[in-house]
Amino acid sequence: MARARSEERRTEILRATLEVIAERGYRGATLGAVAERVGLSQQGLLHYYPTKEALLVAVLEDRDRWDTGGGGSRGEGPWPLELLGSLVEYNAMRPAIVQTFSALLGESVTEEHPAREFFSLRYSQVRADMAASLRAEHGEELPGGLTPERAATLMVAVMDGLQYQWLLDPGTVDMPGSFRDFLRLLRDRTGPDVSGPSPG
Amino acid sequence: MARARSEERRTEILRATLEVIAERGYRGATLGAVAERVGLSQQGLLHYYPTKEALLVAVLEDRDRWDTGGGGSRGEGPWPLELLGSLVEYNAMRPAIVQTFSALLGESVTEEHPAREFFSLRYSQVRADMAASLRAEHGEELPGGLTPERAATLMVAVMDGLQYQWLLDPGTVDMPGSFRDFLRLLRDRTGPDVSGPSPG
DNA sequence: ATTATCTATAGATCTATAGATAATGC
DNA sequence: ATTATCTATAGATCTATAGATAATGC
Repeated sequence: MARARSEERRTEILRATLEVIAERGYRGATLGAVAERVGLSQQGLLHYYPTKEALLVAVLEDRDRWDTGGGGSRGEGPWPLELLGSLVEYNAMRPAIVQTFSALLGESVTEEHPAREFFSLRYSQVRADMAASLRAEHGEELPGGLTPERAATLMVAVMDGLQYQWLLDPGTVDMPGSFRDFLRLLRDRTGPDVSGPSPG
Repeated sequence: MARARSEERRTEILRATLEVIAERGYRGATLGAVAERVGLSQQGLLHYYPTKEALLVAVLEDRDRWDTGGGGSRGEGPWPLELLGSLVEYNAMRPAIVQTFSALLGESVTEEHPAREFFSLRYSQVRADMAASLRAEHGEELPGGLTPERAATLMVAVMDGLQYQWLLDPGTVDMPGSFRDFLRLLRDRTGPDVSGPSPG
């Protein structure tokens, strides 16, 4: 049971870390703030994760385990695009998680940031997964003459970019609706739908 | 001439601040690092901008003055989309600037960040500008049945999202090429270009 | 007078180490 | 023995204030 309780503690700690990073980013996060949230002293926290960076790494690994990054790589074939739309919808209900990752992504482009390699690797993977999804449903040629790979880069960009706009202005930006707009753009081969106004 | 030299100093300081933020983000930036770059003591720097936050605000205001954010609002009508493509190309030659703004955008979604309102306002403006550009060139209906406003949200998302992917992996991600892919997607009304392989 | 800089320094934090104490599990 | 926590604290930073000194512009 000691082991079990220790695992619980670690889970609590990672959840608290996620929250604090959402609020302050990694550089702005302090061990003290995380410790306070789980009812430990700052030094007590360091018993579980010996450095601040170890804590971040643990958060990222943990996420990687649950969150496949919106892509496939589960050995079950590519995700259906429709499911990606649902994933974005789901994310819209978890602003704290989205905020954590958006804050980390932003920081990660700065020098010597401990999450940089994580994101760099993850994006290669996610682009490949998205390309597989697009290929499975649209074949080799997409509107605009795009290949699945090129469309995948755009799709990832849309997902990330929408998150920032949505976090900054949740009342104005409809993140899941916008993402579905993009999927429609990739599906469309006929130009605008000109179904007239429905009278009645 | 004193006034002139003072202006020069301020310009130098803002440039140095931009660099330091690119490297460390705002929270990670220190007055000492900025001061060192312009050959002043940290306290000497505070003579020009009395607090760290004032320095950030000055950087943002300065950017706002030169960079219209890729949009119009210059009283000269909307930007042609083709010119936006060129802007992205230009940005690809200024990784430091892109990195500064990407780092700030990421941080800005965290609590009490002094750039948050700036970005929030700026994005409303940029979306409106983009919508005007799209409307001018494509009219009311775009592929997928999108309105110019909905397409504008996607366009902004693509620009931001591509910046992160490009900063993390400049050798793999062709930012300007990808952005032009997106423009093609918005232009396309006919499905994929199926010009066969050119033999020879 | 005003502007430009500097040195000294107060006051706050922050991370991480050292070492003690209590509880748990063989 | 190992695990879980705590107190004390070293050592680094960081921002911002106070106050001095020198140079510049009426």
